[in-house]
Amino acid sequence: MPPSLTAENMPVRPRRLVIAGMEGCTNCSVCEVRANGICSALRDDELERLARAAVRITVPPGHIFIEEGSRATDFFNITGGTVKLFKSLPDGRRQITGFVSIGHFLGLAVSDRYAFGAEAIDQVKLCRFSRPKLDSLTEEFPRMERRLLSEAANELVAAQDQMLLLGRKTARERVSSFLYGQLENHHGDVIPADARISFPMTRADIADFLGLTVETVSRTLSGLRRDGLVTMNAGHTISVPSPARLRAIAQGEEG
Amino acid sequence: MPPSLTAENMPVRPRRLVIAGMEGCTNCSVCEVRANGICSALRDDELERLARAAVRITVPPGHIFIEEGSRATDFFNITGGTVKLFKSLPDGRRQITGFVSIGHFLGLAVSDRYAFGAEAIDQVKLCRFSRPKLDSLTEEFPRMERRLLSEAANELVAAQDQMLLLGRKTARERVSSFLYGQLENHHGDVIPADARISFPMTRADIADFLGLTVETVSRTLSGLRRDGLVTMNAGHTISVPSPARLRAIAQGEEG
DNA sequence: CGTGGGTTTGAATCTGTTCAAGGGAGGTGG
DNA sequence: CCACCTCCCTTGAACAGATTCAAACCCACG
Repeated sequence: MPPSLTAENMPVRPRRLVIAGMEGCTNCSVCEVRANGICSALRDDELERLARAAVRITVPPGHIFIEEGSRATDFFNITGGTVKLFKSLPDGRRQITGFVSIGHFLGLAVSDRYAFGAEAIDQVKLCRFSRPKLDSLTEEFPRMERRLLSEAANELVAAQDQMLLLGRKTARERVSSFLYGQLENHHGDVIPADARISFPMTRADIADFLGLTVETVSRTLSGLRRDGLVTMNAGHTISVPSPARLRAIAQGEEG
Repeated sequence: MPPSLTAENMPVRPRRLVIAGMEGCTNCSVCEVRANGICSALRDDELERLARAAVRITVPPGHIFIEEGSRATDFFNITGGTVKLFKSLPDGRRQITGFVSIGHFLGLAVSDRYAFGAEAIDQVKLCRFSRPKLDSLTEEFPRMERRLLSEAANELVAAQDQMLLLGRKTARERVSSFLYGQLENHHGDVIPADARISFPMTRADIADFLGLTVETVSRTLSGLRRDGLVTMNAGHTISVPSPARLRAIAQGEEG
């Protein structure tokens, strides 16, 4: 029942970590994520201290910048692009546990090793902190710790939703959930009729996120299109005439 | 592919919240979970303040003490028994997102409503805090906040493991993972050969946790027994001759 | 001793996977 | 500019693992 090795999810274990474009510290107070990252918990003067602890890096598409099981030396804050987080089995089966983008904090680890991998989907920019440095920062700024806790709580809720999806939803419900989730990311809670989504991930990524195969994702999308629930445009762009109907399917309220 | 309505997971939406045995505050410093709950983050004198904020309650088996989607007014710390956390779909399909027991903290919510339900499996004892009270406590004791963060990080790791299980593992791997997880709970990281597990949950609970049906769980357990990987004793007790082999299967290292 | 919840087992069915093949977009080099 | 290659996506047909439906079993309990 679970998909095994296909061309897509072979244990490619690709190109190793390449940190390109190390730009050194920039000024955090003009940072793109000033408003929504962990940094939003800090005042301007505190930010200055933060800046000294941070290193900005750029990661090209397809490159893994956190290797599953490697030493958890750093924390990251995403300032641009989209990252996929994943876990794998020895034979190459892979589960994407989440897609994260701007403002997202990354690197919570329970042991001294990362329990997951992280790969850039498109061009990704991030802010890196060493673990000891972040520790001393949270020591100093309890508000930051509070911010981290609320971020963790958010992720936990998302993880529980995803467990429901993976354990109990049909292919159609899964794909609808994914699409609706993308809608929520772009627009907020209020999604206009005939909204458009544009996402950078491939069918294979979506499949690994939804616990399906590429073929099933493709077929299911075709089905949704046949039923007039989505229309597909060029380049990973999809229109949703009636987000409400899509949500109903995603939540298992209709066949 | 996902199981739909069977006798087991019908939308029973059963007996409402009953808080039995309200015992009032006891002394936290002699509490059973003093060593492993959130309280472990506090000194004795701080505990005293905590005690005044806490109410101890007892919940009988089968009773839901957190209703999915209800107002998130309280936090709980489990001091005895086992609780199942779950999420449901409107037609009654259910996913158990975790089994939690002594020392576990419960009630992190991102909005003002619980995103999950909680039901007592056996006789459960817990310590209840009102949200505003806990907020003022964390304000006062940053170490407690840190403790909460580390607990959340732990849960996040567990959730990611579970996503891998639900999305990509076979029935045999899932059941083995569950059993091995139970072994880890009872013994620590070092599991003796021929270890025994005794758990309170039914096959239906296990099925809802693993994203399977009762029948598949039962059949799979029989298969493991046939292969000499487990032997079953009376009353939800199972022996595991070779935990290492079980782990290998759980991690997808063999057929 | 009958009743009911939980568990096991069997047979048929079905959803999603596997295997196979073709189409289309983008990039490279002749 | 076009041939060619690669990667991604789509579609079809056969297959398989898990579900569904059905029945029987076991055990605790009144």
